[in-house]
Amino acid sequence: MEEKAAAEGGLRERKKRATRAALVEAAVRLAMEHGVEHVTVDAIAAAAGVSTRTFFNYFDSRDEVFVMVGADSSDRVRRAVLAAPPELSPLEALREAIATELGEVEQQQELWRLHAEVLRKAPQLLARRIGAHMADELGLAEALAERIGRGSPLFAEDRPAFASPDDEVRRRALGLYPRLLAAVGGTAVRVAIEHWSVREGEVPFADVFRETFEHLAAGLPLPPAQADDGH
Amino acid sequence: MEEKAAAEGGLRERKKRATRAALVEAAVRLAMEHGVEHVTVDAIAAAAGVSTRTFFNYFDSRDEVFVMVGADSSDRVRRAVLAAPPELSPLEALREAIATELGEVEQQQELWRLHAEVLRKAPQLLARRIGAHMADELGLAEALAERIGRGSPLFAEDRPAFASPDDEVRRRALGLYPRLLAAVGGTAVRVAIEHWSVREGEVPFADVFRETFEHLAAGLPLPPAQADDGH
DNA sequence: ATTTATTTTTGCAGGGTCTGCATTTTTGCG
DNA sequence: CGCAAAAATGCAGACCCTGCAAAAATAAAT
Repeated sequence: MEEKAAAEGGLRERKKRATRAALVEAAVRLAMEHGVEHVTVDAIAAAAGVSTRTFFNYFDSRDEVFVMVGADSSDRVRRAVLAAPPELSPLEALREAIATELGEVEQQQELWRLHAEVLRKAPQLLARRIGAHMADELGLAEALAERIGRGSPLFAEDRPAFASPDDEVRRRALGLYPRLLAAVGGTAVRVAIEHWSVREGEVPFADVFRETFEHLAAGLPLPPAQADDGH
Repeated sequence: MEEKAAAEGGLRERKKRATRAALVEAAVRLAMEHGVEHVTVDAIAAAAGVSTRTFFNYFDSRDEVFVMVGADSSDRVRRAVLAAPPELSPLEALREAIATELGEVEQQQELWRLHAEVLRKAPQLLARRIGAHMADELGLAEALAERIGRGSPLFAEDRPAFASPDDEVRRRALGLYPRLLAAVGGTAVRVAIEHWSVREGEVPFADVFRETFEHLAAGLPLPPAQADDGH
């Protein structure tokens, strides 16, 4: 009875999505204007046309509004990992899944660039963003474990994508390899984005992304000298 | 004229160190007793015998007191990277540097285990801890770049280990590879600690650590099935 | 169309975090 | 001892965040 996939749903769902988006947009815009530190929840809520209290109905904390771009990406990545062609290695499957998702996101490139800008100037928020990623990490690790057919025997079949036991139990059921893969994958994406973001547009993001995963797949050897730093 | 290395310094320095340590210890103890969320700054300060205001003279935020264990580790790791035998690959050098530092820390195993316990139950703080690590990441990446003799041409020789330009400039001067290596290294340590921490003492940490870096050096291939999850 | 039930928004009280500033206490030293 | 620098403290104030209950909006049923 719930279809939160696309832009479907009753008026209620639509308004909630709109309010959420309005809050995020107001937050980012105000942050670009006055600096992240000087943006109060009151200001964000006012700019979005809701009460301060309502803000906290949508976000658990002030910072969260700045890191909630692409919050549903992790689900799609997880699914893509499970759906990837079986002949791919785990790392390749992860790379393809993330690449696909990033391709989807490219359409909102403006928003992402703005966000990258904001986050780069606020290491504290970047930390929080990593925190958000880490929640994903656990689910991603489970998906990877499920894909390689071992390491998560408890929930291999009957897991309904929800109703999972607490994190404690889930973590214990995972092997080192899936967790490492998930964590390193997330880190690689972060580094790729940061590196690309810091040289604004000098090189297509896809190139940076590919190079990053090549490093990983090669075992992070010292790469041959190349024209890395431009002219 | 400053020797902050060992237990030197005048009475002032010693008292400051003592107060700092008292705050950390009080915080961790209270966290183990009542749960991190229920520990207020007031309680920590009271337990340490100082005023609430003084707490904020020592830590920028409440959370920081929980993540400030081993704050000086990053410096030592950086130095160790630069001092590592030149025949080691960058990844090996990083592994050795971290392993050495972790060995140093093993003496405080009690405190670390307590901390790991506290942090494991507070993902939010773990995120903050990663944030603290990420400040290190930049410095570590610079050290790695310097070690491989390129990628940080601006500060290869004249950098006095302080007085660096703002992060913006420092980031631009770095290649993708050193940054990736630093970030992945930090992530690997985190995963190793978490994995080891979640199976309390079932296996020595050194083994988990070594296995983690073997995965990385091999390019994260699907490892052959092994007795990973025990019987 | 009106009523009813559910969801969402909102105001408000209250506790906790954190900062700036002025004051007091402590420390270092001649 | 007496003086200057550093640290600790109290206090006011802004902001963050959470229950709780009332009010408004929406969905569903009659």
